[in-house]
Amino acid sequence: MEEEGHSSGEDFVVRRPPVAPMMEGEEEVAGPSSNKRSKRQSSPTHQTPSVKLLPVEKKKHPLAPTGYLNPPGTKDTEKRKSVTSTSSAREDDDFEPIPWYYFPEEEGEIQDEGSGGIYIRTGELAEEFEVRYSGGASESRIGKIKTEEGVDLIRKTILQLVGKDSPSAPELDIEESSPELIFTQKEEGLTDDERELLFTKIFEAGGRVPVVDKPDWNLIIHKAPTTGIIHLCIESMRRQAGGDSEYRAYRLCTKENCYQYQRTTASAVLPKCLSHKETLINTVMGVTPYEERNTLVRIHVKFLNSVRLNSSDSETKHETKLHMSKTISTYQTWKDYCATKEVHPIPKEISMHHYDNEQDALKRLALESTIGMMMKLAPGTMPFINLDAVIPFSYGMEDEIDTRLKELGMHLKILRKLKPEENVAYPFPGQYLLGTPAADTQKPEKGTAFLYTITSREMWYFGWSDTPDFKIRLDGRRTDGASEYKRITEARTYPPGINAPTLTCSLLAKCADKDKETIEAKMIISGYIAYLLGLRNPLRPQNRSARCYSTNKCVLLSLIGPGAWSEICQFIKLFWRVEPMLGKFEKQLRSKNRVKMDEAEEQSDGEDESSEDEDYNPAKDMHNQNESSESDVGLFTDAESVASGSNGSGSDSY
DNA sequence: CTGTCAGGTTGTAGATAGGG
DNA sequence: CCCTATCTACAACCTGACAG
Repeated sequence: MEEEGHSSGEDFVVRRPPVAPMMEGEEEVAGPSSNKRSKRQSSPTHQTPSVKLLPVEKKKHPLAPTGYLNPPGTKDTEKRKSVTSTSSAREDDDFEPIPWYYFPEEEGEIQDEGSGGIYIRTGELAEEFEVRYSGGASESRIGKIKTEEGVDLIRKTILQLVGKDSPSAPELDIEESSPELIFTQKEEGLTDDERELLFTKIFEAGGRVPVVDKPDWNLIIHKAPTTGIIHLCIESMRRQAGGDSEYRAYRLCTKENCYQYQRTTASAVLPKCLSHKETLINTVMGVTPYEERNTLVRIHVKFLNSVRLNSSDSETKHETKLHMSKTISTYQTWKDYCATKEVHPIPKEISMHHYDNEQDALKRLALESTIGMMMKLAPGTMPFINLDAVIPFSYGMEDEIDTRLKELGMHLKILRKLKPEENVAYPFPGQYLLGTPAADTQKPEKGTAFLYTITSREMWYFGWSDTPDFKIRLDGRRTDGASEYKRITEARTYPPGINAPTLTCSLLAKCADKDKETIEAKMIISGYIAYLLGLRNPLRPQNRSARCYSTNKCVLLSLIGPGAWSEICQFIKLFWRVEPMLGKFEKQLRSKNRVKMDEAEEQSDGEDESSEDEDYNPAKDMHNQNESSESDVGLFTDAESVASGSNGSGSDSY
């Protein structure tokens, strides 16, 4: 039309429409075809309020090929854009989060004296130590096609229309029919001709066919008013506040044999549901409230999303941001944070990483979350609010962790090894039992919980229990890190003379019931820090254990409050006889030592500057329960005369 | 001006995993 | 096997923009 219409353009854009008070009641409005169902207040409970059906097409586009509604060459169009505070935040590419840097509370009295930093391991990370965390939407979950009632009924309606439902109809009617049953039979979906027939039938019916057994749902052929693209849609009722209703068109997924209607975009010529868009993307994002200007607030999300084939980067990015804000709004910690604010915070990305592989995304999530945990632990002076609920620990990325911490001014390292005569107080409420005679006489007691560790020649795991004995702790039914470790390592084949690692449960302490989770969390983090520092199993004789991994997979951040770091340091001193520290890492220092450090990083492979002893070589470890009795004896009677709870009998079941 | 569309929000049930 | 916390999916609700 008139191309000079630009004059009219922006003048009116600004005009705000008078928000229609829908509930006023006059909404009977005779829309295109809304004559029936108009009584609103008359019917008692679930009356059919005033509704309006959507306009439908009476015939398909004349140029559309058989089985399709739009002419060949119809292009997907941009969604219509609208500008809101959220959308402008989303598009603000210059956004910078509040910087955060580690300034120790107590001025660096300790000069760099640490003997060793994070121990960087080389080689493949063994399966039993891999990052694990089930949070976030994953392929395993999303891949499952929902057998939601409506989808089945849509399917049934369509198959009936094209006369294909006779063989499978009985099954479909059975409420309990298993999903596999429904979705495995005759999976080819409709052919072009059948689809053409479907369209014809719908047009013959006036463009609208009711969905079987689903009142107020219709199958319609509808043209998107903005883009003009014609789609097969499900018209379903949307109840509005005040008892009014409206019908809304959801595009049906155009993948053969799929009848889902959620997450399909109206601007696509062939809209697809989440699982049928061509490209699946695992995304990890760091997110912060856009408006916050004083305190760094951060949360991480991981989710699976999908985009159409050949989506542009900017399109993908846009979709991802939209999905992030939807996802994050359901996170409890984010909601709680929002509740403390007068204006509802807008989530804004700090970082965004895409992966085609879920495990890679998980590694990224773990790395970012773990760094966030260290920031929360650090007794620094800059405020920081960490909204992550669960921290999946990062394993196998020691180098990256070290670098990232240093970028933040944090240097995790070993300050010193304790002298044998040095006494360390147990930092948690309750009683430390390891190595004391009392450890052997503990009985279950109401209101009392016990803390324990499970160790092997290459790992440790911390947990709590209601009972002080561990006879069935490793009976294989559970899915925790220690049980998985046992399962995986025992299934492996070893060279002659080497056996699967022996697991030993040791009673550590007891406490009041209410304290068990917080103490456990701090012990778990201690174990993780000890792993980063490359410490060895202190319950085994010198040189009879590797630099151990921690096999706890996650920790709840809510259990960690101020002061946790010093308790954790204290516990590491007690259990490992090593004092860790979070030193200040100065940038100047870094550049001073730049060359040296770069070299070190380059060939860091397994060299660790400070360690006296050779690295543990599992192949040389003759320890195993079956043949050498001495080793276990040695374990329990080593220099520190460690008593090991009542576990003796617990571990003889291999 | 009016009603529709779609993005943004909110609330809830069910699934899952990790604890014992 | 049971219990609990958490997250997802779903569905409903709210609202701004804009097409007609």
